[in-house]
Amino acid sequence: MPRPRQALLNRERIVETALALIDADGLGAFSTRRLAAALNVQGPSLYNHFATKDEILDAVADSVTASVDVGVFDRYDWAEALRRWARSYRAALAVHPNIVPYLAQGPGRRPAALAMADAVYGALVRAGWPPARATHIGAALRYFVAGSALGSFARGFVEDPELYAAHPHLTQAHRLRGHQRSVDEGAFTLGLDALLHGLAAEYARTVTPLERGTGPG
Amino acid sequence: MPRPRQALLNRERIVETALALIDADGLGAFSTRRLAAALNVQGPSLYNHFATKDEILDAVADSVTASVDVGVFDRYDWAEALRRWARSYRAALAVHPNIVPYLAQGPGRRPAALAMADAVYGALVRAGWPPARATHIGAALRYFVAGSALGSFARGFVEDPELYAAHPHLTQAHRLRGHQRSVDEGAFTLGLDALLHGLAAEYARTVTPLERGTGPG
DNA sequence: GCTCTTAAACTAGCGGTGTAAGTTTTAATC
DNA sequence: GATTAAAACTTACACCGCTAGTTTAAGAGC
Repeated sequence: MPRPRQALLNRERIVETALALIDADGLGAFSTRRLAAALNVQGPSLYNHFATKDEILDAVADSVTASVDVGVFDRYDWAEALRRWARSYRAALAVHPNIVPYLAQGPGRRPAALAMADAVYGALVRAGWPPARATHIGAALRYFVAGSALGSFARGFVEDPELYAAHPHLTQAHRLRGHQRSVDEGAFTLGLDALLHGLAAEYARTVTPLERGTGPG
Repeated sequence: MPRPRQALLNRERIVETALALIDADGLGAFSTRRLAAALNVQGPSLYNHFATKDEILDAVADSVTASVDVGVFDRYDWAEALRRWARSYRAALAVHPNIVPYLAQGPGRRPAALAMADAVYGALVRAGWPPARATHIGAALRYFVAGSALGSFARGFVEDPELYAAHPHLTQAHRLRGHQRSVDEGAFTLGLDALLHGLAAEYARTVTPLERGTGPG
């Protein structure tokens, strides 16, 4: 087939289909040839729109990041904004867990990821946190969110009671998978509350009223 | 070459060499043929000792997990033990960051990972935490440690000042890579302190003195 | 309207991947 | 000493990311 009258591909369609494939079959099973087949096209045609496979994955990762609500930093004080951002971030990743290992490598050159980093860091500095501390806080929360989305804790345990026979405290571990949602959600809420509790204590201790900003916006 | 008088391979040598290769060149560049070449052997010979590539990676991941100190749960109260375990865990992963994405998928059937889960959970229950809560705490800390080791936060930012020109708060982001160690360490310490601070508060609030265990051991 | 350039599909092919199958020879066991 | 199992091998398959070169349609400039 030569160049068709109507272009068969565009970046948006490629990214959408790639995300659907990754969601369905995982990063390991994702290949340019399978992606092309899903788009009714031959493999190399994708390279008219993206230079490399990684560039496709970058676009997929950024489309996921773009669904995180960073507007919270304009509407809430730093602590409440952090809480809502973390929940929104995790929710976005939880819908597409298979792309998380790729996405968690860092913002790189992905625009939505950079915009998010800018919003988080800006809000913390505006609230009076010292710049180095703001960096640490953003990083610590990203660690926690990425870790929580990376692998479901509960799903990491095989559903095979015999496996745990040798471990006196894991006799019920095989049932974790069945309660995956509540285990993961409970652990995330616990950790987020604890983190924010600790941060609030440090804020009260180290950021003087004069340094505290003028609120959101 | 037929069967040699002295076996060229054994599981230990394979795992050691695989870890060295992964450390040096990353998971993406790791292949059975490259591993075999490093062992002066043809690719398929590995399959006399491991059934699949994943089985090799499992063994590599478990050898890293095995270097985490879980003895702390016998020597310290739950909070101090958690702190030391988290530091030991992160230190073990930080030496071999390239295997972390694989390892972070969960314990699966890897013995050292299961032993670690058993030790953490057992110590928390012994200290009086309700079983469900103990699961959440273990999971939350694993989220944090795995996230912190998965990708260096600082390394995720490209060293290209122009990239950040459009983001008002990221004008110094290109310098993060240069302070990678202190940024990552600072963020980890901040997060760990905050998490443990929050957990101690909940312990004081919800675990009655009667429920509290008899200490370590 | 003709020409030129670019775009978007194609086919063919390179060097690499995991791993299955079958072969050969040695070591270990009865 | 015969049998069996182990541990290397070679060959081969189907797939991978990607490059190169080809074909034709679409769009721009005169």
